Amino acid sequence: MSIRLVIADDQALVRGALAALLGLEPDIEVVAELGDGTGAAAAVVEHSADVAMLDVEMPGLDGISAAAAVRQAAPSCRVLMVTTFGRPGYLKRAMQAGASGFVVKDTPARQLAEAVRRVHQGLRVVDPALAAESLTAGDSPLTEREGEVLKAASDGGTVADIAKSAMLSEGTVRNYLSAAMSKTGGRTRAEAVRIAEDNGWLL
Amino acid sequence: MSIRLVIADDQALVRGALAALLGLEPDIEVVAELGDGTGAAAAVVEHSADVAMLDVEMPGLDGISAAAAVRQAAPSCRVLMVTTFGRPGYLKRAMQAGASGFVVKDTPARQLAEAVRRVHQGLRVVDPALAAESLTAGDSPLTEREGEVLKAASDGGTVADIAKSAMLSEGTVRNYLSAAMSKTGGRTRAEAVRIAEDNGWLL
DNA sequence: GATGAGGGATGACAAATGTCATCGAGGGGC
DNA sequence: GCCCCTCGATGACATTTGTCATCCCTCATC
Repeated sequence: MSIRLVIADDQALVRGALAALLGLEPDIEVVAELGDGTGAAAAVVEHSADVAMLDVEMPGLDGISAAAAVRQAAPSCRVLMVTTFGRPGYLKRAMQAGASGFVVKDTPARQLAEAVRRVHQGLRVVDPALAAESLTAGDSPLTEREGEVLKAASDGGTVADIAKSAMLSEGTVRNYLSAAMSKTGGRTRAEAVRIAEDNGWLL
Repeated sequence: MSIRLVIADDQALVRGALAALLGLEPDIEVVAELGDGTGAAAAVVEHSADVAMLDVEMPGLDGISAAAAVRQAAPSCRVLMVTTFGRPGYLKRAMQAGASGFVVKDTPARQLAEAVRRVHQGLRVVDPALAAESLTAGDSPLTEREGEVLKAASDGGTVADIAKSAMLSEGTVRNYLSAAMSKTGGRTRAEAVRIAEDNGWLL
Protein backbone atom coordinates (compact mmCIF):
# COMPACT_ATOMS: atom_id res chain seq x y z
CA MET A 1 0.00 0.00 0.00
CA SER A 2 1.44 3.33 -1.05
CA ILE A 3 2.16 6.35 1.08
CA ARG A 4 -0.48 9.06 0.68
CA LEU A 5 1.27 12.43 0.49
CA VAL A 6 0.06 16.04 0.71
CA ILE A 7 2.40 18.77 -0.56
CA ALA A 8 2.18 22.47 0.40
CA ASP A 9 4.60 24.98 -1.12
CA ASP A 10 3.85 28.47 -2.34
CA GLN A 11 6.02 28.27 -5.44
CA ALA A 12 3.88 26.47 -7.98
CA LEU A 13 6.83 25.44 -10.08
CA VAL A 14 8.60 23.82 -7.16
CA ARG A 15 5.43 22.25 -5.85
CA GLY A 16 4.62 20.73 -9.21
CA ALA A 17 8.16 19.53 -9.73
CA LEU A 18 8.30 17.91 -6.31
CA ALA A 19 4.97 16.23 -6.94
CA ALA A 20 6.22 14.93 -10.26
CA LEU A 21 9.45 13.70 -8.75
CA LEU A 22 7.81 11.91 -5.85
CA GLY A 23 4.96 10.66 -7.97
CA LEU A 24 7.51 8.62 -9.90
CA GLU A 25 8.19 6.53 -6.82
CA PRO A 26 6.09 3.37 -6.88
CA ASP A 27 5.27 3.50 -3.20
CA ILE A 28 4.29 7.17 -3.01
CA GLU A 29 1.05 8.71 -4.14
CA VAL A 30 0.57 12.49 -4.17
CA VAL A 31 -3.05 13.02 -3.18
CA ALA A 32 -3.13 16.82 -2.87
CA GLU A 33 -1.11 19.93 -3.70
CA LEU A 34 -1.62 23.21 -1.83
CA GLY A 35 -0.27 26.71 -2.44
CA ASP A 36 -0.42 27.81 1.19
CA GLY A 37 -0.75 26.37 4.66
CA THR A 38 -4.32 27.40 5.33
CA GLY A 39 -5.99 24.29 3.96
CA ALA A 40 -3.29 21.80 4.86
CA ALA A 41 -5.00 20.26 7.87
CA ALA A 42 -8.31 19.96 6.02
CA ALA A 43 -6.63 18.38 3.01
CA VAL A 44 -4.85 15.85 5.19
CA VAL A 45 -8.11 14.81 6.81
CA GLU A 46 -10.07 14.78 3.56
CA HIS A 47 -7.58 12.56 1.76
CA SER A 48 -6.57 10.65 4.89
CA ALA A 49 -2.95 11.34 4.08
CA ASP A 50 -0.03 9.57 5.73
CA VAL A 51 2.55 12.31 5.33
CA ALA A 52 2.34 16.09 4.85
CA MET A 53 5.26 17.90 3.23
CA LEU A 54 5.16 21.57 4.25
CA ASP A 55 7.28 24.55 3.26
CA VAL A 56 8.18 26.83 6.17
CA GLU A 57 7.90 30.08 4.22
CA MET A 58 4.38 30.44 2.93
CA PRO A 59 1.88 33.26 2.64
CA GLY A 60 -1.16 33.03 4.86
CA LEU A 61 -0.57 30.32 7.41
CA ASP A 62 3.15 29.62 7.74
CA GLY A 63 4.51 26.09 7.69
CA ILE A 64 5.17 25.83 11.42
CA SER A 65 1.62 26.79 12.34
CA ALA A 66 0.32 24.53 9.59
CA ALA A 67 2.32 21.65 11.05
CA ALA A 68 0.70 22.15 14.43
CA ALA A 69 -2.73 22.29 12.80
CA VAL A 70 -2.08 19.07 10.89
CA ARG A 71 -0.86 17.26 13.99
CA GLN A 72 -3.92 18.30 15.89
CA ALA A 73 -6.41 17.43 13.16
CA ALA A 74 -4.78 14.13 12.26
CA PRO A 75 -2.32 12.83 14.87
CA SER A 76 -1.52 9.79 12.74
CA CYS A 77 -0.22 11.95 9.90
CA ARG A 78 3.51 12.66 10.00
CA VAL A 79 4.87 16.05 9.01
CA LEU A 80 8.02 16.64 6.97
CA MET A 81 9.17 20.26 6.81
CA VAL A 82 11.01 21.50 3.73
CA THR A 83 12.64 24.91 3.72
CA THR A 84 14.85 27.18 1.68
CA PHE A 85 16.71 28.57 4.66
CA GLY A 86 18.52 26.35 7.12
CA ARG A 87 17.83 28.53 10.11
CA PRO A 88 18.41 26.87 13.47
CA GLY A 89 15.37 28.44 15.09
CA TYR A 90 13.08 27.03 12.43
CA LEU A 91 14.19 23.49 13.15
CA LYS A 92 13.58 23.77 16.84
CA ARG A 93 10.20 25.39 16.41
CA ALA A 94 9.16 22.86 13.79
CA MET A 95 10.02 19.99 16.09
CA GLN A 96 8.09 21.60 18.94
CA ALA A 97 5.14 21.94 16.58
CA GLY A 98 5.19 18.21 16.05
CA ALA A 99 7.16 17.78 12.83
CA SER A 100 8.97 14.48 12.35
CA GLY A 101 11.46 15.62 9.74
CA PHE A 102 13.23 18.72 8.52
CA VAL A 103 15.16 19.00 5.27
CA VAL A 104 16.57 22.01 3.45
CA LYS A 105 16.02 22.54 -0.23
CA ASP A 106 19.60 21.98 -1.19
CA THR A 107 19.70 18.36 -0.11
CA PRO A 108 19.99 15.98 -3.07
CA ALA A 109 16.68 15.19 -4.71
CA ARG A 110 17.02 11.43 -4.43
CA GLN A 111 17.17 11.65 -0.65
CA LEU A 112 13.77 13.24 -0.56
CA ALA A 113 11.74 10.12 -1.30
CA GLU A 114 13.80 8.32 1.30
CA ALA A 115 13.03 11.06 3.83
CA VAL A 116 9.32 10.67 3.12
CA ARG A 117 9.56 6.93 3.72
CA ARG A 118 11.48 7.29 6.96
CA VAL A 119 9.06 9.86 8.30
CA HIS A 120 6.21 7.58 7.37
CA GLN A 121 7.79 4.77 9.33
CA GLY A 122 7.84 6.98 12.38
CA LEU A 123 11.54 7.79 12.24
CA ARG A 124 12.89 11.29 12.54
CA VAL A 125 14.77 12.86 9.66
CA VAL A 126 16.97 15.87 10.31
CA ASP A 127 19.82 17.35 8.35
CA PRO A 128 22.83 16.52 10.57
CA ALA A 129 24.71 19.76 9.98
CA LEU A 130 21.62 21.77 10.76
CA ALA A 131 20.92 19.77 13.89
CA ALA A 132 24.40 20.51 15.19
CA GLU A 133 24.02 24.18 14.43
CA SER A 134 20.68 24.23 16.12
CA LEU A 135 22.16 22.86 19.32
CA THR A 136 24.91 25.44 19.52
CA ALA A 137 22.66 28.31 18.45
CA GLY A 138 20.18 27.81 21.25
CA ASP A 139 16.83 29.41 21.69
CA SER A 140 15.96 32.95 20.87
CA PRO A 141 17.23 35.26 23.61
CA LEU A 142 14.55 37.77 22.73
CA THR A 143 11.47 38.23 24.86
CA GLU A 144 8.13 38.20 23.09
CA ARG A 145 7.78 41.95 22.87
CA GLU A 146 11.37 42.42 21.79
CA GLY A 147 10.70 40.01 18.95
CA GLU A 148 7.53 41.81 17.96
CA VAL A 149 9.21 45.18 17.93
CA LEU A 150 12.17 43.86 16.01
CA LYS A 151 9.89 42.32 13.45
CA ALA A 152 8.02 45.59 13.14
CA ALA A 153 11.37 47.24 12.55
CA SER A 154 12.34 44.78 9.85
CA ASP A 155 10.84 46.72 6.98
CA GLY A 156 12.87 49.79 7.71
CA GLY A 157 10.41 52.21 9.26
CA THR A 158 11.31 54.85 11.81
CA VAL A 159 10.84 54.52 15.54
CA ALA A 160 7.63 56.54 15.23
CA ASP A 161 6.25 54.03 12.70
CA ILE A 162 7.08 51.10 14.90
CA ALA A 163 5.60 52.76 17.97
CA LYS A 164 2.36 53.38 16.09
CA SER A 165 2.12 49.83 14.72
CA ALA A 166 2.91 48.28 18.09
CA MET A 167 0.87 50.74 20.15
CA LEU A 168 3.84 51.62 22.28
CA SER A 169 5.57 54.85 23.21
CA GLU A 170 8.63 55.80 21.20
CA GLY A 171 10.86 55.56 24.20
CA THR A 172 9.71 52.02 24.91
CA VAL A 173 10.36 51.05 21.33
CA ARG A 174 13.87 52.40 21.59
CA ASN A 175 14.38 50.45 24.78
CA TYR A 176 13.26 47.21 23.19
CA LEU A 177 15.37 47.81 20.14
CA SER A 178 18.32 48.57 22.35
CA ALA A 179 17.77 45.34 24.28
CA ALA A 180 17.40 43.38 21.05
CA MET A 181 20.59 44.85 19.68
CA SER A 182 22.45 44.03 22.84
CA LYS A 183 21.16 40.44 22.91
CA THR A 184 21.79 39.74 19.24
CA GLY A 185 25.14 41.45 19.24
CA GLY A 186 24.12 43.77 16.43
CA ARG A 187 25.46 47.28 16.48
CA THR A 188 22.58 48.68 14.49
CA ARG A 189 18.89 48.08 14.44
CA ALA A 190 19.21 46.74 10.91
CA GLU A 191 22.03 44.42 11.90
CA ALA A 192 19.98 43.06 14.78
CA VAL A 193 17.15 42.36 12.37
CA ARG A 194 19.45 40.49 10.04
CA ILE A 195 20.97 38.39 12.81
CA ALA A 196 17.59 37.51 14.25
CA GLU A 197 16.28 36.57 10.82
CA ASP A 198 19.29 34.40 10.07
CA ASN A 199 18.71 32.50 13.26
CA GLY A 200 15.02 32.05 12.66
CA TRP A 201 14.08 34.11 15.70
CA LEU A 202 11.55 36.19 13.84
CA LEU A 203 8.53 35.10 11.82
CA MET B 1 15.18 15.39 -32.19
CA SER B 2 14.86 16.37 -28.59
CA ILE B 3 15.75 19.67 -26.94
CA ARG B 4 19.02 19.45 -25.05
CA LEU B 5 18.63 21.27 -21.72
CA VAL B 6 21.07 22.49 -19.06
CA ILE B 7 19.66 23.37 -15.63
CA ALA B 8 21.40 25.59 -13.05
CA ASP B 9 19.78 26.20 -9.66
CA ASP B 10 21.45 26.32 -6.29
CA GLN B 11 18.74 24.40 -4.46
CA ALA B 12 19.49 20.77 -5.16
CA LEU B 13 15.98 19.64 -4.34
CA VAL B 14 14.42 22.09 -6.76
CA ARG B 15 17.02 21.42 -9.42
CA GLY B 16 16.48 17.67 -9.20
CA ALA B 17 12.74 18.03 -9.18
CA LEU B 18 12.75 20.30 -12.22
CA ALA B 19 15.04 17.90 -14.03
CA ALA B 20 12.71 15.02 -13.21
CA LEU B 21 9.66 16.96 -14.29
CA LEU B 22 11.14 18.10 -17.60
CA GLY B 23 12.81 14.77 -18.23
CA LEU B 24 9.35 13.25 -18.41
CA GLU B 25 8.63 15.25 -21.57
CA PRO B 26 9.38 13.16 -24.62
CA ASP B 27 10.97 16.02 -26.53
CA ILE B 28 13.22 17.30 -23.77
CA GLU B 29 16.48 15.81 -22.60
CA VAL B 30 18.27 17.13 -19.51
CA VAL B 31 21.97 16.87 -20.32
CA ALA B 32 23.47 18.63 -17.29
CA GLU B 33 22.59 19.93 -13.83
CA LEU B 34 24.64 22.65 -12.12
CA GLY B 35 24.53 24.04 -8.60
CA ASP B 36 25.85 27.48 -9.51
CA GLY B 37 26.37 29.71 -12.50
CA THR B 38 30.13 29.39 -12.76
CA GLY B 39 30.25 26.39 -15.05
CA ALA B 40 27.09 27.10 -17.00
CA ALA B 41 28.75 28.39 -20.17
CA ALA B 42 31.24 25.53 -20.21
CA ALA B 43 28.49 22.94 -19.69
CA VAL B 44 26.42 24.40 -22.50
CA VAL B 45 29.37 24.17 -24.88
CA GLU B 46 30.42 20.72 -23.74
CA HIS B 47 26.97 19.20 -24.17
CA SER B 48 26.03 21.43 -27.12
CA ALA B 49 22.83 22.34 -25.33
CA ASP B 50 19.91 24.07 -27.01
CA VAL B 51 18.46 25.75 -23.94
CA ALA B 52 19.90 26.79 -20.57
CA MET B 53 17.58 27.22 -17.62
CA LEU B 54 19.20 29.53 -15.07
CA ASP B 55 18.12 30.67 -11.62
CA VAL B 56 18.76 34.38 -10.96
CA GLU B 57 19.75 33.95 -7.32
CA MET B 58 22.81 31.74 -7.14
CA PRO B 59 26.02 31.75 -5.15
CA GLY B 60 29.18 32.42 -7.10
CA LEU B 61 28.25 33.68 -10.53
CA ASP B 62 24.68 34.99 -10.48
CA GLY B 63 22.17 34.01 -13.13
CA ILE B 64 22.27 37.28 -15.06
CA SER B 65 26.03 37.16 -15.47
CA ALA B 66 25.82 33.47 -16.30
CA ALA B 67 23.27 34.25 -18.99
CA ALA B 68 25.66 36.72 -20.61
CA ALA B 69 28.46 34.16 -20.43
CA VAL B 70 26.31 31.49 -22.04
CA ARG B 71 25.20 33.80 -24.83
CA GLN B 72 28.77 34.73 -25.57
CA ALA B 73 30.12 31.18 -25.49
CA ALA B 74 27.25 29.67 -27.46
CA PRO B 75 25.12 32.21 -29.32
CA SER B 76 22.85 29.49 -30.63
CA CYS B 77 21.84 28.44 -27.13
CA ARG B 78 18.73 30.17 -25.77
CA VAL B 79 18.51 31.19 -22.14
CA LEU B 80 15.42 30.85 -19.96
CA MET B 81 15.65 32.58 -16.59
CA VAL B 82 13.76 31.17 -13.62
CA THR B 83 13.49 33.14 -10.40
CA THR B 84 11.86 33.17 -7.02
CA PHE B 85 11.34 36.90 -6.93
CA GLY B 86 9.41 38.73 -9.63
CA ARG B 87 11.48 41.87 -9.44
CA PRO B 88 11.07 44.23 -12.37
CA GLY B 89 14.74 45.14 -12.52
CA TYR B 90 15.75 41.49 -12.86
CA LEU B 91 13.61 41.05 -15.96
CA LYS B 92 15.07 44.07 -17.69
CA ARG B 93 18.63 43.14 -16.85
CA ALA B 94 18.11 39.53 -17.87
CA MET B 95 16.78 40.60 -21.24
CA GLN B 96 19.73 42.94 -21.73
CA ALA B 97 22.03 40.04 -20.91
CA GLY B 98 20.51 38.10 -23.78
CA ALA B 99 17.89 35.93 -22.10
CA SER B 100 14.94 34.84 -24.23
CA GLY B 101 12.53 34.01 -21.45
CA PHE B 102 11.77 34.87 -17.85
CA VAL B 103 9.42 32.94 -15.58
CA VAL B 104 8.82 33.17 -11.83
CA LYS B 105 8.72 30.10 -9.67
CA ASP B 106 5.05 30.36 -8.92
CA THR B 107 3.91 29.83 -12.47
CA PRO B 108 2.14 26.49 -12.94
CA ALA B 109 4.50 23.58 -13.50
CA ARG B 110 2.89 22.42 -16.74
CA GLN B 111 3.68 25.73 -18.38
CA LEU B 112 7.35 25.23 -17.82
CA ALA B 113 7.91 22.63 -20.51
CA GLU B 114 5.95 24.82 -22.87
CA ALA B 115 8.18 27.77 -21.99
CA VAL B 116 11.25 25.68 -22.77
CA ARG B 117 9.83 24.76 -26.16
CA ARG B 118 8.90 28.31 -27.06
CA VAL B 119 12.31 29.60 -26.08
CA HIS B 120 13.89 26.87 -28.14
CA GLN B 121 11.84 27.96 -31.15
CA GLY B 122 13.28 31.43 -30.80
CA LEU B 123 10.18 32.96 -29.24
CA ARG B 124 10.28 35.12 -26.16
CA VAL B 125 8.52 34.00 -23.00
CA VAL B 126 7.74 36.57 -20.34
CA ASP B 127 5.25 36.56 -17.51
CA PRO B 128 2.71 39.19 -18.65
CA ALA B 129 2.05 40.66 -15.23
CA LEU B 130 5.74 41.02 -14.61
CA ALA B 131 6.32 42.60 -18.02
CA ALA B 132 3.72 45.25 -17.29
CA GLU B 133 5.24 45.97 -13.91
CA SER B 134 8.65 46.19 -15.45
CA LEU B 135 7.52 48.85 -17.88
CA THR B 136 6.01 51.07 -15.23
CA ALA B 137 8.85 50.54 -12.78
CA GLY B 138 11.52 51.85 -15.10
CA ASP B 139 15.24 51.64 -14.73
CA SER B 140 17.13 52.07 -11.56
CA PRO B 141 17.42 55.76 -10.72
CA LEU B 142 20.56 55.08 -8.75
CA THR B 143 23.98 55.89 -10.08
CA GLU B 144 26.62 53.19 -9.92
CA ARG B 145 28.24 54.37 -6.73
CA GLU B 146 24.94 55.01 -5.05
CA GLY B 147 24.00 51.43 -5.78
CA GLU B 148 27.30 50.14 -4.43
CA VAL B 149 26.98 52.11 -1.23
CA LEU B 150 23.38 51.07 -0.76
CA LYS B 151 24.33 47.45 -1.25
CA ALA B 152 27.12 47.82 1.27
CA ALA B 153 24.53 49.24 3.64
CA SER B 154 22.18 46.33 3.13
CA ASP B 155 23.63 44.15 5.86
CA GLY B 156 23.02 46.75 8.49
CA GLY B 157 26.46 48.15 9.23
CA THR B 158 27.17 51.69 10.37
CA VAL B 159 28.32 54.51 8.13
CA ALA B 160 31.86 53.87 9.32
CA ASP B 161 31.65 50.23 8.22
CA ILE B 162 30.35 51.19 4.80
CA ALA B 163 32.98 53.88 4.38
CA LYS B 164 35.71 51.37 5.16
CA SER B 165 34.37 48.71 2.82
CA ALA B 166 33.86 51.20 -0.01
CA MET B 167 37.05 53.16 0.61
CA LEU B 168 35.17 56.40 0.94
CA SER B 169 34.96 59.11 3.53
CA GLU B 170 32.06 58.93 5.95
CA GLY B 171 30.62 62.18 4.71
CA THR B 172 30.54 60.90 1.14
CA VAL B 173 28.81 57.75 2.25
CA ARG B 174 26.17 59.79 3.97
CA ASN B 175 25.74 61.88 0.84
CA TYR B 176 25.22 58.82 -1.32
CA LEU B 177 22.83 57.27 1.13
CA SER B 178 20.93 60.52 1.28
CA ALA B 179 20.71 60.61 -2.51
CA ALA B 180 19.63 56.97 -2.61
CA MET B 181 16.94 57.60 -0.01
CA SER B 182 15.65 60.57 -1.91
CA LYS B 183 15.57 58.70 -5.22
CA THR B 184 13.93 55.58 -3.84
CA GLY B 185 11.48 57.53 -1.71
CA GLY B 186 12.59 55.72 1.43
CA ARG B 187 12.62 57.66 4.66
CA THR B 188 15.30 55.52 6.24
CA ARG B 189 18.43 53.89 4.98
CA ALA B 190 16.88 50.51 5.68
CA GLU B 191 13.72 51.40 3.83
CA ALA B 192 15.72 52.53 0.82
CA VAL B 193 17.52 49.18 0.85
CA ARG B 194 14.24 47.30 0.92
CA ILE B 195 12.73 49.34 -1.91
CA ALA B 196 15.81 48.97 -4.08
CA GLU B 197 15.89 45.22 -3.43
CA ASP B 198 12.22 44.81 -4.24
CA ASN B 199 12.76 46.51 -7.55
CA GLY B 200 15.81 44.47 -8.41
CA TRP B 201 18.09 47.49 -8.39
CA LEU B 202 20.68 45.84 -6.21
CA LEU B 203 22.36 42.51 -6.68
C1' DG C 1 35.29 76.75 -24.50
C1' DA C 2 31.22 76.37 -21.87
C1' DT C 3 27.97 73.38 -19.72
C1' DG C 4 26.49 69.68 -17.09
C1' DA C 5 26.62 65.19 -14.73
C1' DG C 6 28.91 62.16 -11.80
C1' DG C 7 32.53 61.06 -8.37
C1' DG C 8 34.64 62.58 -4.12
C1' DA C 9 35.11 65.46 -0.15
C1' DT C 10 34.29 68.92 3.86
C1' DG C 11 31.70 71.30 7.38
C1' DA C 12 27.66 72.61 9.78
C1' DC C 13 23.20 71.70 11.62
C1' DA C 14 18.78 69.45 12.88
C1' DA C 15 16.61 65.23 13.68
C1' DA C 16 16.67 60.51 14.77
C1' DT C 17 18.76 56.85 17.22
C1' DG C 18 21.06 54.22 20.94
C1' DT C 19 22.14 54.12 25.96
C1' DC C 20 21.23 54.46 30.72
C1' DA C 21 19.06 55.20 35.10
C1' DT C 22 14.83 54.94 37.11
C1' DC C 23 10.08 54.18 38.12
C1' DG C 24 5.73 51.35 38.74
C1' DA C 25 2.63 47.27 37.94
C1' DG C 26 2.03 42.43 37.60
C1' DG C 27 3.40 37.41 37.79
C1' DG C 28 5.62 33.53 39.13
C1' DG C 29 8.89 31.02 42.28
C1' DC C 30 11.30 30.29 46.87
C1' DG D 1 6.03 37.73 52.07
C1' DC D 2 9.85 38.64 49.20
C1' DC D 3 12.69 38.45 45.13
C1' DC D 4 13.38 38.50 40.35
C1' DC D 5 12.00 39.16 35.78
C1' DT D 6 9.18 41.13 32.07
C1' DC D 7 6.40 44.79 30.38
C1' DG D 8 5.64 49.64 29.84
C1' DA D 9 6.97 54.21 30.40
C1' DT D 10 9.79 58.65 31.13
C1' DG D 11 13.66 61.74 30.78
C1' DA D 12 18.32 62.93 29.91
C1' DC D 13 22.34 62.38 27.22
C1' DA D 14 25.91 61.29 23.70
C1' DT D 15 26.17 59.52 18.99
C1' DT D 16 24.81 58.66 14.71
C1' DT D 17 22.13 59.92 10.76
C1' DG D 18 20.19 62.64 7.26
C1' DT D 19 20.27 67.15 4.88
C1' DC D 20 22.33 70.96 2.63
C1' DA D 21 25.56 74.17 0.75
C1' DT D 22 29.83 74.30 -1.22
C1' DC D 23 34.07 72.98 -3.17
C1' DC D 24 37.31 70.50 -6.64
C1' DC D 25 38.26 67.29 -10.52
C1' DT D 26 37.17 64.64 -14.68
C1' DC D 27 34.91 63.43 -18.72
C1' DA D 28 31.54 63.80 -22.15
C1' DT D 29 28.83 66.72 -25.04
C1' DC D 30 27.24 70.62 -27.25
